Formats: sequence, C-alpha cells, structure tokens
Amino acid sequence: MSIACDTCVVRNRAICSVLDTDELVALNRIGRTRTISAGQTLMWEGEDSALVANVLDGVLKLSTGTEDGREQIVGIVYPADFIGRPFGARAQQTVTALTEARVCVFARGDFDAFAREHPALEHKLLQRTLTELDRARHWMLLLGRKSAMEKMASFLLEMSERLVQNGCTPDAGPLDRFTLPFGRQQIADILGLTIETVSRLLTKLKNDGVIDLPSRREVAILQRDILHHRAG
Amino acid sequence: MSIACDTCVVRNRAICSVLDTDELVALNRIGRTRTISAGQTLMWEGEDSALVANVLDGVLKLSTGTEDGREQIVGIVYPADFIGRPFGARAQQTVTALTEARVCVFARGDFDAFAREHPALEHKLLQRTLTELDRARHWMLLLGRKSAMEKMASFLLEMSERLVQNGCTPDAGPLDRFTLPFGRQQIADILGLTIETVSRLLTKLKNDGVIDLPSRREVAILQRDILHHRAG
DNA sequence: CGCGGCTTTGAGATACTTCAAGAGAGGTGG
DNA sequence: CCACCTCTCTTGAAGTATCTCAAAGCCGCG
Repeated sequence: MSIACDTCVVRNRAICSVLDTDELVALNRIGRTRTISAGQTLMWEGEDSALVANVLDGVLKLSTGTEDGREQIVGIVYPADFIGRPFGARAQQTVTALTEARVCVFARGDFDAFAREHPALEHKLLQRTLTELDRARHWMLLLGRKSAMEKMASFLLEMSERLVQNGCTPDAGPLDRFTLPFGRQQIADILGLTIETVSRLLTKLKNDGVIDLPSRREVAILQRDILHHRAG
Repeated sequence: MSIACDTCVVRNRAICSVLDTDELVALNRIGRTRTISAGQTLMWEGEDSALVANVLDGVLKLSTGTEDGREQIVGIVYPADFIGRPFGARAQQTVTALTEARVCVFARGDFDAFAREHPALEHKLLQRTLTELDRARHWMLLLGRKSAMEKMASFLLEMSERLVQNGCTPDAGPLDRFTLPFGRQQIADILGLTIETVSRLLTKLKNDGVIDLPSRREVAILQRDILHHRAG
C-alpha cells in the first residue's frame, strides 16, 4: 500500500520512525498534511488543545505572553519535531510559523488514542519530551542569570548548531554561516531583551570582528572561540 | 505478599499508582528507600545519570549553574514527584535536598528496563514530563519578561498553591499562611534576582500590608487580590 | 553571653530600557 | 529604472530598575 509517509522527508527522524508499515498506514489515516504560511498561528495559548502535529518543513515558535502584551518565546520547532499537547485539555503555548511550514496534523483525541495503543510511539514521545524539558531548563539559566552579551553569544552558538541542514548531508558540525528565521524583535523575545539591545549587541560583535552580518538575517561566525568565551 | 509500597505515603499519587500489586512487588525489588539530609546533593549536573527516584517526603531543588558560580534553580520537587533522567546518559541538573527528604531510588538501568516493559508506567511518566515542560516554559516568561516585583508576587502565589499539605486533608485550595523551604538566597536563585533585591521586595510587600512575615521563613498572604495584581 | 550565618538596609554604580530620530532595505507603482 | 513608501533596524541620549559594595541588625545556638 502506498501512503504519504513513504515519501516523508522526516520519516526517519520524527516520532513515527518507530512505527512499522502497518502502523504507519493506520496513523496516516487519521492525519493530514497542512501548509502554514509565515506568520500564521497554528494554535493559541489557553485555547483547548485540539491538534497535535509533526513538523515536516519550516521553523515555528512556541510563545507565551503576559496580559499586557509582553511576549516570551519558549521554544523553537524544527522539522521532525513534535508540536502540541497530547493528553491534556489546554494548549499552554501559542504556536506560530516563522517561515512557510508544512506540518502533519492530527486531531488530538485521535492521536491520543493511537498513542495509547502503541507504546513504542509513546516511548519515543517520552524521550523527546525529556530532552525538551532539559533544553527548557537549560534556557532558564540563560534567562535568569546571564548578561545581555552572554545571552546573545549563547544564542548565536546555539543557532549555529541547530540550523544545520537536516537534509541528506552527513552531520557536518556547527555552521559558520547561517540565515536566522527571526527578525530582531523575535531574537529579543527569545532572550528576554529589548530590540534595541539586541541590535546594539550584534553591532558590537560585528565591530569587534567576532561575527559578520552580510544581510539582515544572515550571520557569519568569524571567531567562534571568542564568541564561546563571551557566552559566559 | 507484604512490601514497603503497601504503606507508602505517596502510593496513590506517584507514578507507581498505575501499577497493580504484582508489578509493584517487582518494582519494589529493584528500589530502595533512602534518607537525604537537608543540603545534601543526590545527583550532580553533568555527571552520568545513575539514579532515578520517587520523592516520598521533603522538598528538593533542581539547579544548573554557570562556570563562574552563578546558579539558577530550574525546578522544585515535592512528595510524589519523580526525579532523575531516565533513558539518558547524563543528569542535566543538580538535585539537592532543601529539607530532610526520603526518596525511593532505583538504578537508572533497572528502572529503564522496568519502564519499557510497563507501558502504563511510561504513560504516566510521559504525562508528568509534559506537565513539567509546560511549567518550565511558563517559568521562562517570568524569568525573561517580568519585573522583580512581578516575579516575587508570582512566586509567593505559586508557593501558596504548591505547598498545600498533600496529606489526608481534602484539597483546601491555596494557603494563606505557609513556611517556605527556602532561604533568601534560594528565592533569588529561583527568580533570577539578587538576595538584596529579594529582601527589599519582601519588606516592601510587608510594609504595604500585602503580606506578613511572622518569621524568617514564614509568609502570610493578607491581600491576595493585590498580590495577584502585582504579579503582572 | 558571644559567635557565625542569614537578613536587612543604605548609598552609589551600571546594565539595560525607554524614548526619539534617522538610516537602510525591500517592495510597488509610475 | 527610479521615486516613493513602509517596515525593520540602528544609533543616540536620558532614565531607571536592579545590582554591587559595605555595614549593621537579627537570631538561633553552643
């Protein structure tokens, strides 16, 4: 039987990788592919959790905000990552596409039921969730205890590691040049800073010869060791 | 057969609650109870993850730090909570007892193997991990975007909800008076502030009549609505 | 009573924000 | 192809929340 998953670009990296063909057929039946344009929101904080999804392509952000409009980005989602809140009634974060994105969506109830019948899938999801929890807690150190420059340096280093093309190329280590899927305000919302501070820090790093900024969203790391040093 | 779990105080709230008697006997065989005195550390960040545990009694903190000694508390662990990093080689946080604590510990390898054979246990663990992840991400908003006073007010409100005696008393809602398991420096390490700022904020809240501080570690909330308002 | 650790309070320093313009980039239409 | 517009980003100057440094107060405990 031929199904969409056969040609799925994240087939071997998403949580689905633990499923055999029959199981994949069953999962495929309850899901569908959806395209989201940049800036569009897939689910809202506080809304009831109706959907979960696998990311096929693109980058999305998870964010929370205060009543008066301050925003904090709490997670960045890449291809093969899972989004949504299974086994829970409410979505706790807003999910918004930063680039055009393709996701494989499931009604939460359907997915929950399927997962409960497939322990291997739940196990994979558990592993991912544990990793995400470690990552979130590590980010709390950055938010709570690092200076603005340390935050920025840490951020650039993390991006150089995470934005590696997840394509066919064998793992080539961190990139020395990459295009951010964020504008300055979004970097500020990730680091808990203001847009002006972000701009000043980037200019300073550029003037110090640590990085180069070929265009608005491109970054080239010229002196990784120094950047590392500034990350605290 | 009589086992320790029969009289376990968290029997119905810890992840073990999904196990039947036979399973509990098996799990009991690979675990043992251990007492930790206040201030003692159970596992260290970066060390390999040898243990996992259920908390029976007491309060512990999860923390990470920078090389130069700055610390951020990233989680607080109460009775019936699970600690450690199953299915992963390294502990990502340091776990330290804040009060004298009793925990039910397992060698990580033993626990991993047991969990893989008991999907219901993994499911329960997944649910907990998802909840913890939501909590951690919510805390990121506090760390990144809230003012010192907003942080303190949010903290006091959260404590009044989480420190509810988990004993036999039916759920009685948030406490208006409680004893913190933290000193001032630890509150600072939770909120990403300095000890002096923490002290000043508490005295201000007291002078404003919003709270009372009967002793060093006791807090009484006098005007919950105002505290809520100051939490942002 | 006196000692040591924790906490409070004060005064001054500063990192980051806020407010306010100006410059640059990218897109659109003439 | 250039002029224009808008949106984002940069830069500057001033303000302020929080930190740092320093000293004194409190409290439990031997």
